[in-house]
Amino acid sequence: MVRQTKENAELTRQRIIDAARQVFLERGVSRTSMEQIATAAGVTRGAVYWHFSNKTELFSVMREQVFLPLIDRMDDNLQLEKNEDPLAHIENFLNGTIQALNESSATRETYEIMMIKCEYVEEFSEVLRQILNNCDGIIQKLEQLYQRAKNKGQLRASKDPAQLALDTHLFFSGLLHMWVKDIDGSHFRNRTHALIANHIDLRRK
Amino acid sequence: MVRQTKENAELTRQRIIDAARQVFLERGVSRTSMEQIATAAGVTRGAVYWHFSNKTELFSVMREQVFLPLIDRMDDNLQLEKNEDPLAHIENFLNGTIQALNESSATRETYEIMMIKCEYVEEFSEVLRQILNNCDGIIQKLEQLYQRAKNKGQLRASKDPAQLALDTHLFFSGLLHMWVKDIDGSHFRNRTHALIANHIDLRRK
DNA sequence: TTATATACAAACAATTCTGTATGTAAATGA
DNA sequence: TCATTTACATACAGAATTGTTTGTATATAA
Repeated sequence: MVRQTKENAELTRQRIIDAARQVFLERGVSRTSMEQIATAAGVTRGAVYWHFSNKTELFSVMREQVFLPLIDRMDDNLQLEKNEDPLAHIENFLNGTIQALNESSATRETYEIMMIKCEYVEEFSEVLRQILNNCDGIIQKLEQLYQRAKNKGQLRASKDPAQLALDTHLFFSGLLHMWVKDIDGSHFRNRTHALIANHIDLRRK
Repeated sequence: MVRQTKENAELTRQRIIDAARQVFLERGVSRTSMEQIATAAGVTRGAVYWHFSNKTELFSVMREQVFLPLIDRMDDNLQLEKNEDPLAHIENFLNGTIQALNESSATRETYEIMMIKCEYVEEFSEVLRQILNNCDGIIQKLEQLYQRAKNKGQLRASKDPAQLALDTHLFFSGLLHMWVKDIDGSHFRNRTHALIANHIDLRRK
């Protein structure tokens, strides 16, 4: 079979993306060759080059497939105005992100690839900039929530919402890194809930 | 000149290590070839292969040259028993590590390489395990310090030293990552002192 | 129904990189 | 002083990868 139907072609494309994720995870992005991806997907390099112009584009598509929905979810989650308890809201947001990791292997794998199986040089520096931009957005929203918590008298005395937001972001950034690196789950993966609760509780009056 | 004196050979070796660090930083570890390192060091691949058996070994030596002294410094720093103010001690430790980054470009560059210019697969997974081990040590010592702080009544009520230690470690891990990624220094590099102070202050009674 | 575009496979050409082997002048040791 | 290492440079062989080109059977559109 040489020519597939449109739907089959789309399936092939998705198989290539999934295969790329697997090989990236095993061998790292740099060491992964198009041949290896093709083999893992059960096609030849011809198919891979037909759907993607090169490895960088394939990487981007793989990443965006997981991250764009995730970012949307975060935005939605953080924008809910109806919260009476801003601190609980932050806690839910953090737990929700961890839950997304637990529930979706694609998300988990993509995080792992981006954190410890990818080198951010040349074309990939752009990705790093996007990530940092995203961080800025999260920090801003955290700050707003902490501001509301302060207005409601939830916070300990004289705590600056901006500093609290940064502290939370750094905590969570570190947590995600450790979560990913802690493959066997012995150190962090089964303690995140308590860690997050403790982190938020430090802020409570 | 074909044969150098022992001292000159040692200089060549160090030039190769420094060159490797520069090329790793620019091109990422995977994309860096021995030829590029040799050229940057002003020698041929012959010299590089004379001093190092392959790129992995060269990477390890580069890393250890920066990290072993750093780990020693951390150990020394955290083991001082004479502190009357454990919380201030932790704060000093965190600030000291940031200071080490500010003062030594080799340290800075090595951190950057290890965080965003290296893929932890195959031979490099071992490095990741070492890093995690090191983290464990730091967490333990932080916990001891928080325990002492608790004994001295410095901490807010009912705070668990183990949780506080993890929270601090995650915060600091995140801070280091952001410090490294925030190349232009606009977001984190010039605010670390306040961030650390704020973080510690959250724990104070 | 037929022409054309599609979705690949297969073949090709060029480059790059690695490890090793060999060559060699000078340092070092006896 | 002379033999032997040493500290490299140079040359070689082979493997791996990339992007492109060509071939082709078949959907699809007209």
